[in-house]
Amino acid sequence: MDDTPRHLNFLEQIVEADNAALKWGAWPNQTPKVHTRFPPEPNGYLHIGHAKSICLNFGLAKTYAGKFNLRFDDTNPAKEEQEYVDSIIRDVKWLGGDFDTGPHAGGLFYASNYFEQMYAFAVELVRKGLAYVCDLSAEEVSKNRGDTKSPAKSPHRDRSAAESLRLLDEMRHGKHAAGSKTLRAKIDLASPNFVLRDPVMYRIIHEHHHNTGDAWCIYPMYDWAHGLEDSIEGITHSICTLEFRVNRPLYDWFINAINKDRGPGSPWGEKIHHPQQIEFARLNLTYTVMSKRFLLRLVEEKRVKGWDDPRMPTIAGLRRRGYPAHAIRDFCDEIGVTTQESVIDVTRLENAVRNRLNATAPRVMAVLRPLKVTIENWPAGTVEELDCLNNPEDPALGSRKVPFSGTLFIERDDFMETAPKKFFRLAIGQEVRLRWAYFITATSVVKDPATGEIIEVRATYDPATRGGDSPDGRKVKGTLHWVSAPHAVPLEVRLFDRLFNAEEPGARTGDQLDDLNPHSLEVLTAMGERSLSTAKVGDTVQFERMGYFRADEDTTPGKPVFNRTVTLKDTWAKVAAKA
RNA sequence: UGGGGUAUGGUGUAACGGUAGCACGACUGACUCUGACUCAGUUAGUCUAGGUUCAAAUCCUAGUACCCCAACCA
Repeated sequence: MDDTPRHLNFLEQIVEADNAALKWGAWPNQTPKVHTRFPPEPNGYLHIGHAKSICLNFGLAKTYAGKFNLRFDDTNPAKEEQEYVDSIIRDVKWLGGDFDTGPHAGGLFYASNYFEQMYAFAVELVRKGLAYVCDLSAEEVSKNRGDTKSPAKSPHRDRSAAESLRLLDEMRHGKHAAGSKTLRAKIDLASPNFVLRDPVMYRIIHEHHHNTGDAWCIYPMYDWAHGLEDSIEGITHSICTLEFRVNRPLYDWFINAINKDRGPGSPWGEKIHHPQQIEFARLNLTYTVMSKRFLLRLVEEKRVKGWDDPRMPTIAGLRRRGYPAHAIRDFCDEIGVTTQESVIDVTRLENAVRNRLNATAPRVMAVLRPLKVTIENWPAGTVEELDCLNNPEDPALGSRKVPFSGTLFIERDDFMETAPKKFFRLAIGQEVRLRWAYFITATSVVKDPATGEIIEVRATYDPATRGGDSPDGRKVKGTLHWVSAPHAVPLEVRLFDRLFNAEEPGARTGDQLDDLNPHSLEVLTAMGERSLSTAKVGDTVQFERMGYFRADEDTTPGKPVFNRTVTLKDTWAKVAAKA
């Protein structure tokens, strides 16, 4: 029995209160209605910040037996593209935001499919005297915006409804140049909240739209469109980020304006649904830039290899790097949701990835920076097939045969001629275990006469320790991973460091690019165990002691390419750094 | 400066006038055929100053700090 009180976040508290009051009515099966949505603009790829929103919105639908929509807020053809639509659908599905399958599927929608309805609402507002066509240019509007002391000026706001209607019709039918006219809401030119100083509802944009083609040349602004989209879809809780707090009065004003004089028997029709906008704090991560605009810049200036570069904080990038969707969901659960801005340490994300992968990833051996080891007393020409567990965390996953011979590779970092205190790895005279194999003791080294670099270690093995245990109960402090040289599979391995050197990129100079880490990518040729020769794109494994890796899309038959998803925690690195 | 927000250990998050709790990190130690995992323990917090109250993170007053708005972006 679990009697620990479950802490509801503030959104869940709101939903539960609403449900208790049946504020939004009920589904046909009597459960209180909860209907959320994720409303991206298709002007870039989704990133980890969007994942928080997706988890939040889908999570609410899931825990309260509601529905979840994916809706493209595609109201600006100048910035939006079909490629982004496609990528967003892929990413949302991958994250588990089941908008079109399963019990919480609300559906896939496009704001642009509501343009005709929105236009009708706009005409209604003009007729009601609540909107008018304005001839001011963007620059003039800005100049006439007023300030904290003085109200805005808008010379055309008293234009007759009939004239506005005529002009609006002309705007719609392409009679006017881009930017020459707008439709504005007649609200309050003196409002201390500038958002309410007669905001623009429609602007003229003569551009091709990815969904509506050339059907329209006027496009609705966010504030005008968004509440209508939510209303049309029957959204109950319209969840957005904190910066929209000041827009909320406008969100409500537009819906109330439409509902003015509506009701039973009204010529305008019935009242439309009025969802509730709720704001939460967006995700910020250390060492990470989340703005779509900046990520686009990284792509366009080729600072990274694309939106799905494994160093990018995009969902596509994280997926390619090897972050499991489940780990991203775990992370979103762990960080919670509030109305206070915060910056989450990226290591939290990395830890969620480690936790998930530790439980699921098969173990294999690969040597990233090979150092040759010759076993002096190994019977020449002999090869043994040794049993290695695929995942000691889960013995049910079985074992595999790994070849062992007299010539091996070990990690360069796993050998020192003379071991300092606490160095439990291989050194002259020091015995270690080769994982699943034998105990070996280093006897001497071979150095490059020119550079002095160690190019080979010579060692002896104890035949009695086959499998990795000594019958006399002898203990060793260290266990090393290894690969038999004649059987080794060359691997291209891509190691990633953070994309930015600064915890808050751009804080010093104002330009995030100034904190770009020039060494964020390191490519190595590693040596993998035989089983890696058949690696397939998407395979996720742990290279024992070296971290979690995923076979990249660039993998071709016989030429595996692995991305390091994340390292293992490395206590030794800390100890060594201190010394 | 006008308007709108937010302040709890290093980080994140609970408390809804009644014992400041949890998670992550860090640090100790145990265990270990991955210096991983796991386990045990330690660490450290209510922005400031007043006030109300038997009792304040919570209510009141005055400050302070930070964020958002003043695009025909969303």
